[in-house]
Amino acid sequence: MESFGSDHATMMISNNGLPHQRMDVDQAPEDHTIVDVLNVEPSYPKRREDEVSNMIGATRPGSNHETVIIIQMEREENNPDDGYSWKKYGQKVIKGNPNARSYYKCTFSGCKVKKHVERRSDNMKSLVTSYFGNHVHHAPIQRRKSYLLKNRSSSSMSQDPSNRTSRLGRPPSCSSASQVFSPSLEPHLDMTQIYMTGLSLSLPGNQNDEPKIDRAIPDGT
DNA sequence: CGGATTTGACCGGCGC
DNA sequence: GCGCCGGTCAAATCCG
Repeated sequence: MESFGSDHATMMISNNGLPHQRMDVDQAPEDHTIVDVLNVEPSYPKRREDEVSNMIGATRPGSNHETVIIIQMEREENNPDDGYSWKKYGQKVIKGNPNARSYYKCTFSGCKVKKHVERRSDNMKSLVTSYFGNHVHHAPIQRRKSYLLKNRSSSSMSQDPSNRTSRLGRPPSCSSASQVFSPSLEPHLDMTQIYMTGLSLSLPGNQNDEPKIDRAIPDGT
């Protein structure tokens, strides 16, 4: 399995109503990484995913500082280990998408960051992860043993409706995106982790600092 | 036994 | 005003 950067991934970063821009990022891992800047509203982006296909989207609205990051990976293996620990609190089949969307909360005490993970209806291997809010902790919390548990389930989000018949017969279980990586990959800081790190820097008390994600955007272009 | 996941039910917002 | 849809909650169950 490869980490984020070596696979097909483009990212879209939006920031405070910046006009839609697209640019290449040198520091992106490997190659073919594109940063796309556009205006993403602070409110729940119910239609965001459609607009940012094949991209990573992020926004840091000025009003409530809610950050929204949308990441799509071409391959499920890309399911990013963002370094944070998430607790799944719900799953729902969204209209127009046969694949259920999973809802996660950051398990760090006091951290209200949420994450939505879903597969695209038009590309079952495309995994779309949306992050909402800012982490209240800088360093990603230690991954728990959970990732070990998750190793038993190779790919997450294999939410075939047929697989979800029995309530607790956990077939190809859906695991947290942060938990599908093998321990050997732990040290790897994939791009998502970088972004999340950037988010954590934009939390209260650090809001004066531009998140790293912003710094990744060259001026102009 | 503890932690994590699953899933049906409930609630609120939005559109018609 | 009604219906639809998305988001969240909470109880039950499983695995290490």
